[in-house]
Amino acid sequence: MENIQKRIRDLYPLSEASFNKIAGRLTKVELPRGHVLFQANRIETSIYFLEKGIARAYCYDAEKEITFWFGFEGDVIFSYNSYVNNEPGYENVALLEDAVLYSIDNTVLQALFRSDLEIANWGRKLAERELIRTEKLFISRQFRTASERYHELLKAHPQLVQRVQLGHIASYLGITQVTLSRIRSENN
Amino acid sequence: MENIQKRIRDLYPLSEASFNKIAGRLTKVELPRGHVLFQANRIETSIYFLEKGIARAYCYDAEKEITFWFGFEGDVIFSYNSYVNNEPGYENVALLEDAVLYSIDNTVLQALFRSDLEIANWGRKLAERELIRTEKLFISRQFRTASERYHELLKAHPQLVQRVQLGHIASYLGITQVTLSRIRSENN
DNA sequence: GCAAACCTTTAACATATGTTAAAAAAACTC
DNA sequence: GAGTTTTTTTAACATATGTTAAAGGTTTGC
Repeated sequence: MENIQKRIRDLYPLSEASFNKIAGRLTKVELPRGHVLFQANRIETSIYFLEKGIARAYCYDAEKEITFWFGFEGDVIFSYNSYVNNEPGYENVALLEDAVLYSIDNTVLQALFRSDLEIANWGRKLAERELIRTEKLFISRQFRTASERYHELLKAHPQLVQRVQLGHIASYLGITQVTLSRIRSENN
Repeated sequence: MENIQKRIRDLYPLSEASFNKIAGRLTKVELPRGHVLFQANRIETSIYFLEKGIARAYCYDAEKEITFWFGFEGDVIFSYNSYVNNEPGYENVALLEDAVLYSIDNTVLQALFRSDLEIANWGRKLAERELIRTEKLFISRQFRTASERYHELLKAHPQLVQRVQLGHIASYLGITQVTLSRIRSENN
């Protein structure tokens, strides 16, 4: 819990009172590997803070499944379209390891946004941080080859390859598993 | 001006008082085609609302220039990294047509965020809207072929091809101009 | 209105990545 | 721990996109 609390406060400075309005509504959840947190085409009503474990967001197009996000300890897990527009999301999110999470109800959080200036700014920062992260990813995608992106990913998350199967990593990189295998075998 | 005012209010409901705090700090700017609004590696201090014209965001990697955003009438133009983190941005933004814009100083806006609940939530919505847009773009990138993305773009912005040169559109789609030419010649 | 600069298309060839399938390796299961 | 399932690698071939270069088209500016 302390870890998550620190993460929450690091995002935007909150007074004790405002912080407690959020912290008081967090519920601890322990869920097993494989559990599906969010499903596509549903309006999701919770937001999760991931304390332990790895999560993966993916969606389908025809038969093809594509992973487009990995969540690690400290990350916030939400279905953007449910969270922002109260509309069904397009992503599935599943746990790749047994996980410890803290959840908060989206309705509760939205009410806090409307009533508390500090929390509204905290929510602003949350969206802004995700925005920067997503844009960086998008730009890296245009500039780098698959091989470069793989090595970037290895550097940023060295434990990823130990903990996540390569098929998921390949689809996250926008390549097939076969291509990833080739990349891995070439240099070292 | 009315157009931009409507856009601002559509994002998040603002009382007359809060709205005027923003509107009162907007400055009209008319700038010619080719004008560079933002430059990479600089901290940009303004945000622009585009009333008329088209803008393009691009960045460089080695020699390669890549367009990753087009802005149209009604869009907000900002350098995410300057706006959010007060750090140098990685993008250039230039006008592709003579343009009419309204600018507001980022420092002013940030102060309003910290002091006005409605404006803080307005800022939250601004970031959230961009986040959804960026994520959709990112996912479309993974699922669609270059040809599909070109036709999607044509459908979403039919005037784009008349108004923007194809080299920019090609780099926006993540392909070379030669490939775009091939795509354009094949179907019709 | 002509020349220069810029933009777009086309062609020929090179390369990276995809597809399919099979073999090898690793991870589960009872 | 032997057998089953899942994951990863390797191979052979197919395809989309990149690269370079040249030829047409447009636009711009004097």
